[in-house]
Amino acid sequence: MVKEMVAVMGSKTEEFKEEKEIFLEHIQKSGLRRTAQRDLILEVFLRTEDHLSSEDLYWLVQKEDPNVGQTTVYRTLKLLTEAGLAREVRLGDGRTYYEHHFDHEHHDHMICTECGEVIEFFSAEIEELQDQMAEKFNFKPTHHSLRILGICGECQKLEREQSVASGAQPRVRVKTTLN
Amino acid sequence: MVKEMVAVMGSKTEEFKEEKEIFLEHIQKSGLRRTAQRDLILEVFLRTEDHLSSEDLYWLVQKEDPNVGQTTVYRTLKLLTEAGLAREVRLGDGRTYYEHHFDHEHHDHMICTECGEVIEFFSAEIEELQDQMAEKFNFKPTHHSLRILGICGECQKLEREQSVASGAQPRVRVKTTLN
DNA sequence: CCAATTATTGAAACAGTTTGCATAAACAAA
DNA sequence: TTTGTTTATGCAAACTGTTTCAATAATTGG
Ligand SMILES: [Mn+2]
Ligand SMILES: [Mn+2]
Ligand SMILES: [Zn+2]
Ligand SMILES: [Zn+2]
Repeated sequence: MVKEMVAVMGSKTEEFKEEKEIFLEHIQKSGLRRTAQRDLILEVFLRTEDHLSSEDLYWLVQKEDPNVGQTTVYRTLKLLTEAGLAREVRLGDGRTYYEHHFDHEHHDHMICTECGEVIEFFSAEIEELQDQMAEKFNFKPTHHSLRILGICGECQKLEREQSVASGAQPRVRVKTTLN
Repeated sequence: MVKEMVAVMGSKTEEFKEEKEIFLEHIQKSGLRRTAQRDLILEVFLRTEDHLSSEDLYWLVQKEDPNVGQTTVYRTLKLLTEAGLAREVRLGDGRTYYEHHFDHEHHDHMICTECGEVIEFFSAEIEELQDQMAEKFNFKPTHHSLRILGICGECQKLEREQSVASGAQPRVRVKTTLN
């Protein structure tokens, strides 16, 4: 019984071994300290394959340890970004989201302004053309951010149905004031 | 003398005739009213060919009429955007900039993270590829936002000089954490 | 001119994020 | 271990850009 628990916890700790090593290394290299809350936040982040706001992550972490504060989550997400484990993503609603960076290919996003769905895509051709453009202006690009806003397939379908039946009633509109 | 003044003021009012008509039309169509502050804000906006934050514009307007409030500038910029005269631009520092939209071609931006310089560019190929990408995902694009962050030619030059001479001292770094 | 409607204003509210500070936890030296 | 030094934490308060509120002012149409 105890053995099983140990086994479970063991597997839990095994799971993202590489990422955790990277984090530890970054922690040490920066003269910081390993703490329970940092470990937990990293753990929860790693097993959530999604675009998470600091608050999203905060609530997930809360469920497992109600003593972790918002500020710590903010601070830890910054650390994870520095360590190369997380990447900041702006989807256009004013908050900052984070996604996995380690072992994840670069990509850009399409965002549905009706339902908020996020589609990830990558185009080597676009990337190439961006570099060409930069070169033309003697500009040395470090990174970029490409967002395509519009209506996802699902929402297009619903739109069609609704416009036929009742007097077109728009659904929950996602706030995309844009950032 | 008076004639001259009238002439000057006349030319001033002639200057952006088309834009002003569009604005008036929008005002009327929306059941709003033409006011001195709206006229002034539009005027100042139109003669400033730049990426202006609401606050930037506020200060410019202040110089000509100290009785215009920030709030009015915010609201008027929103009106201008609705009317198709202005376009919102996020350069990545958390604030919203506005640029001329009427009679101005669509373009995207390169932003120097050293000095903040903004380079406008347009690539029909990139636009085309974006549409193809969207189509592939059955996504109906309405607009997009492409930013290339990096170092402008001028800053690259300075970097080179400095790294040769003194112990590389970075210049004013523009805050581009955000958005 | 009056009454009703609508706009403007500065101040206060707001959201997301950051900072200051007192306390707690890490960790290395003894 | 115990101790001492340094860092992390969580809370509250500060901050930034923007929006809302409530009172005042301006405009309109009778
Ligand atoms: Mn993503
Ligand atoms: Mn521009
Ligand atoms: Zn959708
Ligand atoms: Zn530069």
